[in-house]
Amino acid sequence: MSLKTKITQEDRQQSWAKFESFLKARGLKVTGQRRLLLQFLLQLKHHIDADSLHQSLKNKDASISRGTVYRTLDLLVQCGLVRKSTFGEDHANYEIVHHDEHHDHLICMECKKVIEFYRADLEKLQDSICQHYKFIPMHHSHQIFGICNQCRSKDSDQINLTKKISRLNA
Amino acid sequence: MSLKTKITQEDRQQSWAKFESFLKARGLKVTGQRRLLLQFLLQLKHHIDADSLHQSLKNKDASISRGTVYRTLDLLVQCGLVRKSTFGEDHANYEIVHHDEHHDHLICMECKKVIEFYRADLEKLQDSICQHYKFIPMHHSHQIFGICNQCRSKDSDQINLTKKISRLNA
DNA sequence: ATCCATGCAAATGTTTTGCATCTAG
DNA sequence: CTAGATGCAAAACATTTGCATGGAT
Repeated sequence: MSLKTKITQEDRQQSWAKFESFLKARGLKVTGQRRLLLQFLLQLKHHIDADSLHQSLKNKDASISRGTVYRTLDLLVQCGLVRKSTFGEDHANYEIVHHDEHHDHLICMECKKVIEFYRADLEKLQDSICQHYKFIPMHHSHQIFGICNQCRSKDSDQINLTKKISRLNA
Repeated sequence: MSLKTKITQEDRQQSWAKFESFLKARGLKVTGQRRLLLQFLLQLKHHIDADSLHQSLKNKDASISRGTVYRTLDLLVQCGLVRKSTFGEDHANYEIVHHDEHHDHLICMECKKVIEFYRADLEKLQDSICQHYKFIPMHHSHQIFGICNQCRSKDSDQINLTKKISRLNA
């Protein structure tokens, strides 16, 4: 569901190089697990939570621990390669930040699907709001919760949908 | 820091009436603690986390438990009187929704201050995005993280600020 | 009287941390 | 070699839940 449909080999190399510099600059070490985790995220098209990521990585390196996954994700977030967000749930989700492109989310309250979108005019508007408050923006999180097209269509019984929406509203 | 600077007595009565109807409609009971909690939130100007709320309420009713605070907040959110949000932290914050007015947040990464803002054009833009995806929006969460004016001013040493920003960026 | 509300403590689920051991530089 | 990385299990934290008791209707 990524907006950038094609993630090239160069992208991966560039990201890895950035992480490597980041680590070296702080006297941290370049390890196989750090490489493994970043490579996995780079080929992943969607966001993922820490536990699923841990499970997936165990298939490739049975010994990797939850602690290492969390510690590495934290480094990647600090490095700016990964974005951490919460979709109104009790756990965080992680996803690769491609270049400096940013996208926001429409989250279906019914099927939990996440639709990504990007609108330059929205970004501009945000900048103008920040200027007004003399606020220096670093990053943002914009999530719209509602009902997606498919879930609405599935609900052929319009009365049920109306009920559902009024239940959700209050 | 609320946009609505004046919360009238009528507002409070209206909110309480709404909660009362909500409870009665579901066969739930109108209790002193539920009233206490809502009244406390209504007079509060800022958002608050569950634990601080619990501490504050204990001053008024020593017996109130954490569980009751969470259970009541949950009811208020369902009722539409309270909004629950997470400012990139590990715990949720709660605040009264005044009428159907909505506001978004600028969050200072330095002093943790939260500035509220409302822009009709931004809301309109969101609606048009939803239309494009045939998505029915119910509510949204929009947070911009950065450095507030005061923290920037405090940092009279511009070199430090530059360092800080580049550190935050990656 | 009935059924819901509440306090309490235990359980849950996620994320963090201390420590002994292992490994990259 | 030496500082940092890792696995493991325990700890920390916010939040939820089960159950016996208390309270609203």
